[in-house]
Amino acid sequence: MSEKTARKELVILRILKDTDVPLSSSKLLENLHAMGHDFSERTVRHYFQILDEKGLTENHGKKGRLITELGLGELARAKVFDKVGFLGAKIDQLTYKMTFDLHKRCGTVITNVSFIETKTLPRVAPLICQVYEAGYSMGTMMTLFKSGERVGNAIIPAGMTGLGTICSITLNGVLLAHGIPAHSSFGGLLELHKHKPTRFAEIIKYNGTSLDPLEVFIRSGMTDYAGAIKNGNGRIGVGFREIPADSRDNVLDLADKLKTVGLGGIMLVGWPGQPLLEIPVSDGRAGVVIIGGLNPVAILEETGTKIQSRALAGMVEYEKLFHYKEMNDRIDALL
Amino acid sequence: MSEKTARKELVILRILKDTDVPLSSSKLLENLHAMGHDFSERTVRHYFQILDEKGLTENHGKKGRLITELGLGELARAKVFDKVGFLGAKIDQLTYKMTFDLHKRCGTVITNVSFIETKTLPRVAPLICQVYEAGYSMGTMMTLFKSGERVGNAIIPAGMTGLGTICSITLNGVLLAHGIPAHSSFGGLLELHKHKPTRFAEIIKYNGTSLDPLEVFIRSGMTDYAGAIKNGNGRIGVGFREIPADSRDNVLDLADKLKTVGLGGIMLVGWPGQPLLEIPVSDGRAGVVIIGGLNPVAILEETGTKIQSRALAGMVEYEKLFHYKEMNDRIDALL
DNA sequence: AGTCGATTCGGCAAAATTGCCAAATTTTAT
DNA sequence: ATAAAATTTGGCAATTTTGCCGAATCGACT
Repeated sequence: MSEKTARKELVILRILKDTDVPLSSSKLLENLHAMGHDFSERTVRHYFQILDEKGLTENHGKKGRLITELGLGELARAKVFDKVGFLGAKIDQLTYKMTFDLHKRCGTVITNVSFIETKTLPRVAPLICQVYEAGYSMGTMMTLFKSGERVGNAIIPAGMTGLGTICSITLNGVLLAHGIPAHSSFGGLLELHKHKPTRFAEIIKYNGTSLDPLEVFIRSGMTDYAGAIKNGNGRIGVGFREIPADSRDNVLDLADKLKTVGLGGIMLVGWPGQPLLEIPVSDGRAGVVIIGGLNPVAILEETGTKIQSRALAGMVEYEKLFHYKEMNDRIDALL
Repeated sequence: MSEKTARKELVILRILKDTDVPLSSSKLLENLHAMGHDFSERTVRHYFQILDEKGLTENHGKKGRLITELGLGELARAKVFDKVGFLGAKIDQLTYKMTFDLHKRCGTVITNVSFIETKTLPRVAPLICQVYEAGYSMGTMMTLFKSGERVGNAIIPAGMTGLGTICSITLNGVLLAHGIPAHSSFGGLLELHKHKPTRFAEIIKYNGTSLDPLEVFIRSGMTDYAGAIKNGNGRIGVGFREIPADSRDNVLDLADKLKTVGLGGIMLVGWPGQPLLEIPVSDGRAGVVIIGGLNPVAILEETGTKIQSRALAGMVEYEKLFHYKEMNDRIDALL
């Protein structure tokens, strides 16, 4: 048994390591939930006690706990795991790192990058706009990277231009900043009938894959944006989140505010405990469907334009984004 | 809490429903493990007691338990879940259904089917043989389906021929028949250097996806069989299993026997508790790497021949299989 | 300063999970 | 057929997880 409990202690230590402010049991629980673990708040405190006794954490009064040097050492020793790099872990990391502030309208957001041959860009731009126009996009903002420019740890190749789209993970970060832990459960291919979401055709859970689900759907040619735009019957990429039941109203409120800054992407919000699009949710949670960030460029692959996309490529300052209607001007400026 | 326990009771009932012979606690535990659930044997008995009291199961002496009418009703009422259809569930189902008997060399095995234009078949046959020859295949057997023939619930289209390859899930069934519960954890893209497996490039867990990982890798053009065959440097599709630690020798033994009947596909067997190719395994288990069943046809996609593959398509009698070296003759007979 | 409300914490106990063991029974070997 | 070995089962207790509650602490407002 000590095997299992040891692993849980490590999970807690790992979260503690990633933050520099003390965490109380409830704050830590939020993170735990956002990562998909299921504990009660009491259990967290139970482990805090054990970790305190072992000297791996320190009780900083009512502020919360911090990890000690000893705890960091313990973590380092056990760090052998997690070489693989599931998407779920990457999502969590980026969620911590992004700094976008909804009210100040500044800070960094998480972006995907697609490499497109610069000379074909003007030709395909209208297609991309169509997706934004139809509302099957994560917000209305985008950005461009010149060849040679660096995004995350990728560099735009010569002769190519990087098209940056907002990653839907950005929403997680915004929600978390408002104290709402959103768990990213999976990416799915959503079937639309007459513009109405009906059911998931395919599903890939984030914590079970090293490949981005949306990239997979796009590269496998399983999407159908052309149809979705033309007559509302098609298949588009979306993400599925779970939020605490009692934060539902809060989320709906934030969704509105996000829309005003060009980051609207929440498509559906379910009811506590109720399945959403036939997907059951955990007890005390509600399901949320979020538009996929890569959607605007997916239509290119569909229409025969080869592109290379990297989801979760890196972070970009909000100021560097512009409205999609400016795309043509920006492209002209680039050439 | 009763929410959680109720779900666990259902899991047990579901297994009980799928078998017609009484199951003892240890037999049921094997099934649970094969499905990826982690219980102790005692806990199973604990739930048996509860289910007995509720009248949902019946104690048939030392033989084991059976589900009662009441239990079936309870299941039906809760059946709302699982609409989505993760691959993990499908794997479990098929593992139960297949009947291949290693010693009698008869019964059904699980196969994948790839649709290939009949007229291009003779041209690509040598390529397929190369993969078998190089040993990057699940066994040495295959089968062909004429157009119009039915496999599972798919029908071979006109002008096409169905190429049936052995699905690696077949091994699960054989192991289970020998009392070894093998849990299928994920499909991965394995990097080879000088013919040696080195590390996983990508990973998709079976219980987190509705798409077959190998199909994804193939359709996304991420495989590199050409390289793997030419100089031993490439990327091939494999499956990862976990077996009980103390069944290791047993599995190695079975692996040999399977090879003699043309079903050899076990590539690596790790040590109890030790990571295999940087993949950590659960406590008391050992990792196993199994060659992907679709490998032989993957090379076609790689070389530009469009094919359509369906993993886990259906079951085929072992007698209908033939050695890959007979392929050309069989193709001639078909034309 | 005093009060209210919210948050955090730890004690206690109930519920859930699991280890250990001995009795009953079945299977296997002789 | 009989003895030995293995399996199955249920009782008891230890461990783990969680619910409930009262006390302590912090911040905000009067």
